[in-house]
Amino acid sequence: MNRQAPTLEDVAREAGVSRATVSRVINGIRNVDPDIQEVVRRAIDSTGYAPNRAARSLVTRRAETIALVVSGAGGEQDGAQGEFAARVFADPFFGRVVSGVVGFLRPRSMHPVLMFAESESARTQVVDYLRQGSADGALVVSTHAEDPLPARLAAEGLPAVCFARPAVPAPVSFVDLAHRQGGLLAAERLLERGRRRVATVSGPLDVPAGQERLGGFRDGMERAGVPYVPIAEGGFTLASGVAAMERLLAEHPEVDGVFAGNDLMAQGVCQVLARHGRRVPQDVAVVGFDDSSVALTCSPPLTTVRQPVEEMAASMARLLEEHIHGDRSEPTSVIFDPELVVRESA
Amino acid sequence: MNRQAPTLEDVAREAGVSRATVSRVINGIRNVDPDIQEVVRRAIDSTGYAPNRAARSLVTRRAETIALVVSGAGGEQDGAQGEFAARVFADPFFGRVVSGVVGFLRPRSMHPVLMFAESESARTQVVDYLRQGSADGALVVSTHAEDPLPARLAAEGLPAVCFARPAVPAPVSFVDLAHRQGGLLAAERLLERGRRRVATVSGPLDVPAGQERLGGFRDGMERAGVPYVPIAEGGFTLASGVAAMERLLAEHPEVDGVFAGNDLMAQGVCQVLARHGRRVPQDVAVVGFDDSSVALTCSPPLTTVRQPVEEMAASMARLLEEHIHGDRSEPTSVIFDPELVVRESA
DNA sequence: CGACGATTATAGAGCGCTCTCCCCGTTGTG
DNA sequence: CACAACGGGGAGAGCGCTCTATAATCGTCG
Repeated sequence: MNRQAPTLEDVAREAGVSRATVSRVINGIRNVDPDIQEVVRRAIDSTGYAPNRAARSLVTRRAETIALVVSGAGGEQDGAQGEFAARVFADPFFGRVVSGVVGFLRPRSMHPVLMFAESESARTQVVDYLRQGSADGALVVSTHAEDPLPARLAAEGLPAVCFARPAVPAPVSFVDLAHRQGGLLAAERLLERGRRRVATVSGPLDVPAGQERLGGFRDGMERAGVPYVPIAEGGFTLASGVAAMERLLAEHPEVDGVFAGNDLMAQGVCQVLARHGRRVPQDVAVVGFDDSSVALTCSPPLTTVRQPVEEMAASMARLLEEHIHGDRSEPTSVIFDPELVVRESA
Repeated sequence: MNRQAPTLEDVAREAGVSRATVSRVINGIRNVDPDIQEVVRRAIDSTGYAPNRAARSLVTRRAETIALVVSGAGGEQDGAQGEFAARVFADPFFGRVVSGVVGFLRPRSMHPVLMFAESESARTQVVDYLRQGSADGALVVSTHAEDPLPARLAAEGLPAVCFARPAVPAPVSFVDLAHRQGGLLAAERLLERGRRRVATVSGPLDVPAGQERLGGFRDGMERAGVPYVPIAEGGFTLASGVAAMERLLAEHPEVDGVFAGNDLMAQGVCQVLARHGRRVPQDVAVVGFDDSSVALTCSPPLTTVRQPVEEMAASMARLLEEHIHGDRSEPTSVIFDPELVVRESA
């Protein structure tokens, strides 16, 4: 914006019509004589006009922007967000969320504003950002349970859609997976492969997804007559998967099947098994969860429970758009079904 | 924004002062009587006022937003961006870029708008976005050489800063690494460990970073009297690293040291070596490049050439800010030095 | 042939904010 | 004691756009 950018007024003068007419041509509203449309369009090209977003937003009261918020409990230290962002992106999960969201937004010429909300001040920034009208709504992905952000947004009456049911109850729309059913699929697969001495590296048990995947898995095992499943709790990270598997293996060396709460931990499980000379899947079968990119790069490639993250993310964006446009006022939930993807690890 | 949000006018009435005074208090401009400041501040709290971004932008002619653009040659098919975004985030590099950018922006209450520009229409969207004043400038990270975006932005006079020198010459600021020097460090390390039958899995040779890392490595080897280094070209991905190493090993089974163009490929190299029963680093020493998160999760942990991506990204953001505020008008380049990080693989 | 819808263009009033003038009162100075 | 200088506040003109009310134009029918 070095030299003055052309305005509607300039285009109107060039085309010999009024501002309003040019506006109508641009927004494709109401009847405008085709000849005049053509003249206006030519004037737009010749002036190199680009509508000013701020001016438009001011009157339409819409930013045409949404915030994509990664929320959770980080160090609660401000400034530590660098580490938080890095941790977030280490999980291929977020790339898939972004991919799904962008896939939905882009055909609408919209682009997400990326925000991290791991501390109280960061959460305040998010709320303020929305209250200022900088974005019309928020897509919230929480990394930890007890995230207060969804409730805060709901209290402010700001449009928001969460990935996964918020642990802190709030009248907010969300998109989620039938985690129990996913755990069940994992159990069935291991049973099918004849495994009975199974163990699990669960996700964090204070996170619903962690709990329910475990619950579903346990149910499946119990139904098949396996009453007890050793559990080592992990934190959905590679390192925590490694640590958990080490513990598990030390206490239960006879294990012949492992269900990991996500693929990242499953990768850790495989590494530990390899280090201890156990072959996967011959000695120990491993089932992961998510069907993320690591499921493919892991050796061996993981048999895993697929979570259609991209579609779920796109669904969040659609839901948010409906809330923003007022097509939908009541909070809504959309639950997706998991699917077993068989590869080599089980 | 369900019920009408309070405006400056409302706050002014509440505080019994003029709009201008409230504005001054909020923006901390000029001296305002401390008593009045206090009254105004109380009025802001009691009304729950939040300044409207669009209105402010309209007059200041600044969006207080920047675009973070991941640009490159994707399928050139629109709609294939889902795959592009996923591929982008599969590389831990981008997480680090985001982390660095956000680290700089957040203390300034700014947040990046995430955009992908892998097709012609997507690039047009980016240019239009900036021309509309939706963002004040762009941070561009190109995944492929010959990216036309930097030149387009420069031609439009839009503020932009690139990660790495644009392959298509353009008067644009950029931040880069002394790649040759990095390649040299890798060579020195392998020589130090007594390796002479070395080979390299290079990055794509049409990308300056790939070329120069290789060039520096070759120089280092030549200087030490090693005249020939077998090369297998990769594409900076895990899979390409695996394929390249397979080729290399088939033709040069006697290899005792490998320099990989980045950590992701180094991981592939390690996997192939393990599969072929070669121990790292005893039989074959491996040096990676980047010091990304995979350098730590790889087994064994990688000795690698560190690229300070976070600092580089923060530096891009700072440069862009200077361009936007007019503190700096000439394109500028900032080159960072690489650093050897010794772990277990070499 | 005048009147009356129907259609299409224009005029102009804001949207909420910043910022340049301008004014007023107090203090300092010759 | 008159006047300049200065600190601190208000009035009001836009920023560029959308959109409603209004005017102009045309065809058509009583």
